[in-house]
Amino acid sequence: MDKKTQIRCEGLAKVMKALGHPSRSFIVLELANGPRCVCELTEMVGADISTVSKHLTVLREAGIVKSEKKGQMVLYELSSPCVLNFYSCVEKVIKQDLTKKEQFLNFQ
Amino acid sequence: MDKKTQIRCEGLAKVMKALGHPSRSFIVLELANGPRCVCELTEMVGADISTVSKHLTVLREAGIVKSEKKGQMVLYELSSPCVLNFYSCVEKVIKQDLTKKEQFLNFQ
DNA sequence: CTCCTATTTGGCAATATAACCAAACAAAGA
DNA sequence: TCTTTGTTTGGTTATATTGCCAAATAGGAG
Repeated sequence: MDKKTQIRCEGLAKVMKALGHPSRSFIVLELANGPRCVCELTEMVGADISTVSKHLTVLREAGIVKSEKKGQMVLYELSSPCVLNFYSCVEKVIKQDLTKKEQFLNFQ
Repeated sequence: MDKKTQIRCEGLAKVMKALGHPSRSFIVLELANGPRCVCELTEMVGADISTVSKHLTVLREAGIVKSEKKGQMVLYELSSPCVLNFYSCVEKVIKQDLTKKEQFLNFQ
C-alpha cells in the first residue's frame, strides 16, 4: 500500500469512525431535520451534556457537522448532508443481514 | 429516543464502525476490484495475517463482505457493493475539509 | 495417513474510546 | 457587577480495540 493510498484510507476511516457510534448516528439523523442546539440533542440522546458535546466535537473534526453561535446557544447542523445517502445503503445492508438471520432461523 | 430508533442507530453505527479503520477501508476499496484471498490482502495491508483475518471478520459480521472457500483459500468479496457509494461523498467531505484548512493557511 | 498451506482463534499488552462529574468559559440579563 | 444559562474542557475510571505471537483447525497434495 503506497503512501497516497494510506492517507486516503485514513481519511475515509476517520469519517466512518466518527459515524460509528449510536449516539452520533442519532445526532446525524436528527440534524437531517434541521439545526439543533446542544441542549436539544442532549435531551434527545439522554446522556450527560458533556458527553454529547464531545460527540459533536468528533463529528465536527471529521467534517460532518459545523457549528454556529446563535444567542446563548451553539447550533449544530450538517455540513455534508450527502452523508445521509450512506444510510439508505446501510439500512439495506442491515436488512439483508436480518433476512439472512431469518433464513437461518427458518432453516434450523 | 425510542427503542426502535435506538436499534436503528445501533445498526447504522455497527456498519460505520466496521468501516472506521484504515486497514478495513483499504480492504473494501481493494475488494471493489474483485474477490481476494486473505493472503493477498495480508500482503497488501502489510500486517500480520491474524490481524487481517480479524479485520475481515469484523467486516463480515457487519454484513459488508462475504466469504467463500475456493480450493485451499478463502475468498472474500463485497456483499453490499453499494457501500462504495459512501466513499464518493466521504471523499467530498475530506476535500471540503482540506479546502478549509488551505483557506485557513492562506488567511494566516 | 502425513505433510503443507491457508486461515482462524486464543491470549496478552498497549493504546484508544466512552461516560460521568466537576470546573472553567462565554455571553446575555438583572 | 453578579448571576444565570449554555457549552466546553480536564480528569478519572471502565471498557473496547488493535496488533502481534503462538497454537489450533481445515483441507488439499503427495
